[in-house]
Amino acid sequence: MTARRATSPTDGFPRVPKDTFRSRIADSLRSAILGGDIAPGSQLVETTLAAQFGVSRGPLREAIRQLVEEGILEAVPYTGTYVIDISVKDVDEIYSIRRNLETFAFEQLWDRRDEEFRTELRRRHEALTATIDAGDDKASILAELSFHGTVYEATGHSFLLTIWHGLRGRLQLYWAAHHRAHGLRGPRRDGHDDYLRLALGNDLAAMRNEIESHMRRGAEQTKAFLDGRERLPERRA
Amino acid sequence: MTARRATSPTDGFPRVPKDTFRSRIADSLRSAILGGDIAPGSQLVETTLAAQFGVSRGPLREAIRQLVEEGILEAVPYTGTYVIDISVKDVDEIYSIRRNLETFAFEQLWDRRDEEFRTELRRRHEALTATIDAGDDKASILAELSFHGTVYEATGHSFLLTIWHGLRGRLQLYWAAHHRAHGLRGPRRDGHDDYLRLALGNDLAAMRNEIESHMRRGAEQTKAFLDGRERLPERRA
DNA sequence: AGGTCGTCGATTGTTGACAATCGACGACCG
DNA sequence: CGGTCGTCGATTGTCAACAATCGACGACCT
Repeated sequence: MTARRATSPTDGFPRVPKDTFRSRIADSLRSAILGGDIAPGSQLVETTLAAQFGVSRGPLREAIRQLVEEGILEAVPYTGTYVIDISVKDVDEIYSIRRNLETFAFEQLWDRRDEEFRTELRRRHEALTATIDAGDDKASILAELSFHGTVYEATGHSFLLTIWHGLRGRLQLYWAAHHRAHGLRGPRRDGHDDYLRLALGNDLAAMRNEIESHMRRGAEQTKAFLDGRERLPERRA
Repeated sequence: MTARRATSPTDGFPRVPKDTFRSRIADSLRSAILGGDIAPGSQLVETTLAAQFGVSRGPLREAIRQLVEEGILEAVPYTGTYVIDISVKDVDEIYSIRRNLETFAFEQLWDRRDEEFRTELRRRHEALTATIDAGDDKASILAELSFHGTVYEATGHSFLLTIWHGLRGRLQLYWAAHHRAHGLRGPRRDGHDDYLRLALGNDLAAMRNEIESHMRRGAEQTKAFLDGRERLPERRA
C-alpha cells in the first residue's frame, strides 16, 4: 500500500492538475542543466532565476534543494549554488558502477524477459538509430539513455531504478558537455547492435562481456574528451 | 578543484560556524525518523514541526524536500508528507542490491587493502560487539552499519558511498521498526566473526560467498519480522 | 609599496502573512 | 433511509519583506 507515485505521468487515469510550482521549476531547471543550456560550474542566482520563472524565491529554493540532493547542483551556504563540474575521477566511478549495476539488472531480469521487454528494447533501439540518422545529437543522448534504461525498468526493481536515474543524470551532463565542446558527440550508428542482439539472446556470459566492453569504450571516450579539455582550458573548436 | 565538502565535519581545520537552520533541521529530523522516534506511515505537519524546532516553515520545508529526495519521506501535494512505510518487496530489493554493491566494493578494494583499513575494520567490529554486550540495541544498529560502511568508505568511490548512504537509511529504518516492535533486535554476538576474518584474509571467492549468505540471512530475518507485522495490522496509515 | 582592516554591494537565509487545495462532516433531497 | 452536494476546518503552497553572511574593493597605516 505504499504505491501511487505523484510524479508519474503515466499512471493511466487523468491525474491532470496535481502539479506545483516547485515540481515544474525542478523539471525545467533539471532539463536546462542536463540539456547543456547552463554550463557546468556556473552559479545560479536565486533572484534572477525566480524572475525568469516568474515565481518567488520560496518554491525556487525548494526546487534547488531537490536538485542538490539529486547531485547535479552544489550549494555553499550564504555563498551560492553551482552546477556541478565534471572530473575524470567521476567518469571512472560512474562507468565502473554502471557496469556493475547493468550486469546486475540483466542477471535479475534474464529468466523473466518476456515479449513485451524484447519489443520495447527493439523499439528504443530503432528510435536511437533514427535520431543518429537524423543527426539530432541532443535527442540521441536521450535515446541512448532511454535504450539502456529499458533493462532497469524491466527488472521492476524500484531501488535499482532510483540509482539508475542518478547515474543517468550524470551521464547526460557529461555527454551534454561533450556535445557542446565538440559540436558532435558522434555515437556510431551500429554502436548498440551487438548489445541488442545479445540482450535478446540466451548467452548471459556473452552479455556480461558485452556490457564490460561497452562500458570500457564509453569510459575511454568520455575520459579522452575530458583529458583534452583539462589540458587546454577554454578552447574553441 | 572540485573538492572541499562543506558538509564534512572532519576536514581538519575548525570550520566552526558553517551551519544553517535547514541542515540542522534535516539532521535532527532524519535521526528522529531513522532512530524510530517517529513511526513509519505517520504524517508530518509543518506548523507543528516548525514550532517544535522553533523556526518558521521556510527552512523546515526545505529540509523536508531534502529528506523526500533521500527517500525516507513521501510527499503528496496539498495533502501531507509522510514517513515512508516498509514492505517485503522493499526488503528484498534492498538486500539484493546491497549484496551486489558490497561485493563490488570488495572487488574494487581487495588488492588495495592496507593496514589502516584492517585496523579500522577491527576497531569497528570491536565497537559492534561492545554495544551488543552492553545490550544497547539502538547503538548496535548504528555500529553494525558503521562496520559495513568501512569497506564502502575505503574504496574511495564517492558515488558508491552515496548509494550506500541511501541503502543505510532504509536499513536503519527497518531495523528501528523491528526493534520497536520486538523490544530487542537480537543480533548474534558472533554474527560478523566470519565476515571479519574473511575480509582480512586473502580468499576473495570465500568473501563473496560470505556476503551472499550474510545478506540472505539478513533479508530472511527482516522479512520474517515484516510478515508477522503485516498479518497483525496494528494501526492505520 | 605592501599589507591590513573597515565598508559596502550582492547573495543567500529566515520570517510571517496570505492564497489554494484537500478531506470530512453534515445538511439537504430523492 | 441512502446518496449527493455544499461548507468548513486543516494543511500545504506561495509571496514579499527583512536579516545574516560573504567576498571584494578601497582607504589607511607602516
